[in-house]
Amino acid sequence: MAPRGETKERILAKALESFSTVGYDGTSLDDLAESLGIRKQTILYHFVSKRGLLNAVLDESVKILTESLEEVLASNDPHRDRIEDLVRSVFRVALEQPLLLGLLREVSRPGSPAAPRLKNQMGPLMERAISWMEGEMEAGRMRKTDAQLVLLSAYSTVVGLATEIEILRTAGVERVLRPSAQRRQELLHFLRTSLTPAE
Amino acid sequence: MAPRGETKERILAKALESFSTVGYDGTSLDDLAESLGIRKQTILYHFVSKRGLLNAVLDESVKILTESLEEVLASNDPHRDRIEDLVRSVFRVALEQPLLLGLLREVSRPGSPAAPRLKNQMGPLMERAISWMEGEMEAGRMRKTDAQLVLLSAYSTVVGLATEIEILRTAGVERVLRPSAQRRQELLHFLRTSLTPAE
DNA sequence: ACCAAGACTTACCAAATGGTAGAAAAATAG
DNA sequence: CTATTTTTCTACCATTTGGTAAGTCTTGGT
Repeated sequence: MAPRGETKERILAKALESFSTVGYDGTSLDDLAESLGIRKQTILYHFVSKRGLLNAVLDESVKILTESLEEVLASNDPHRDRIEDLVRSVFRVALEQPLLLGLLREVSRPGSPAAPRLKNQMGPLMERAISWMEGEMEAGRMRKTDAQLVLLSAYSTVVGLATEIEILRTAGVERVLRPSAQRRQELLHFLRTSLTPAE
Repeated sequence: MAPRGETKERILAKALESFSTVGYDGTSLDDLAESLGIRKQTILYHFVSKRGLLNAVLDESVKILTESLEEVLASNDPHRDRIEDLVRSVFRVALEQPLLLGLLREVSRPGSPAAPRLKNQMGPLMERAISWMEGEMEAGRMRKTDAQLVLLSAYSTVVGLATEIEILRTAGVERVLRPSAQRRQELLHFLRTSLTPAE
């Protein structure tokens, strides 16, 4: 029927949607298959198990996020504000694909079956960001604080934003751009005040 | 056996724990009963259905939260900073009973079966807070912004904090007091800058 | 002592769940 | 066209799930 890996990607997309809204346990393979006009066993064929499907969806999502961050981290332009670029980059993803951060929210919950995997996936990126921040602190361009804490705080704010977007959308609110812009300002402000060296 | 409503409250406590960690769908009545040394039908006897149990847990949690907020909103002492009191109050709850906000996070997810109920429960409190803020705006003591948005933003920050506490605890991190204090400062700062009238 | 109401249990069930085994179809290679 | 591999489907299955029916046991009132 479908000659290329089209089916696999369709499954991934719908799975992301389902996982990030009704959650992992709330997602039934039968329902998922039915909504795709496909038999459940087709899903199992491509992803072996439900957990395998979750892992695949998670890997893909983390990859997209990672790429969008790596891109910014890699640039060495001293004229650009690296932090602002990072924040803008993440917010762009959050606006374009809120489901993606919805999945993160779902998966980062304590007790989630994929929590350890997420930790492994995000580990390298986190460490890289942390070591970069610590370098900046050493050089005196950044106030000395707990880098991991700042990261964690920023992370939860962004995920919170994404969740808000979801909620607002389901509540029928159309204008989500202004709130998100305001939220971004808030995050930027927090990062600035907590990162710039004390005068 | 247990003459007073002791069993009922034990069920509520364990249910709150389970719902706020593994989620509604991830909670099995059988497991819940077993962890209480009780038969599943005892739970059904007290709460009719699983949904009924969720509603009961939610009602109790919202009640606790509401009381702790009403207490602050009711006071009319002009010498006290109302906003700071509110923030402190919520953070105290978040620290003492993180599971409570964990439940909120679980339930406020789009697609949650109890989302509309939560909306109804929190509705009056929200409206009260909003009308108070709008009154302050009229009087010029507060910058004119979207009150609902500010509330939503603060809410998600607090819930984010509670989740962090949970995550940090499961990750074995012991010192959660310092991070939360820092987070509270951040929230306060945000509220101040976004609420004080423009100079 | 008796009875009614409350509290908790055993017995059971229909539906849904994730998963296995293997056939049928479709695509691809020779 | 045929052989092979990839993809999808039909047929089942064991377990778990929330829930019903009806019993037992306890407690308190009269």
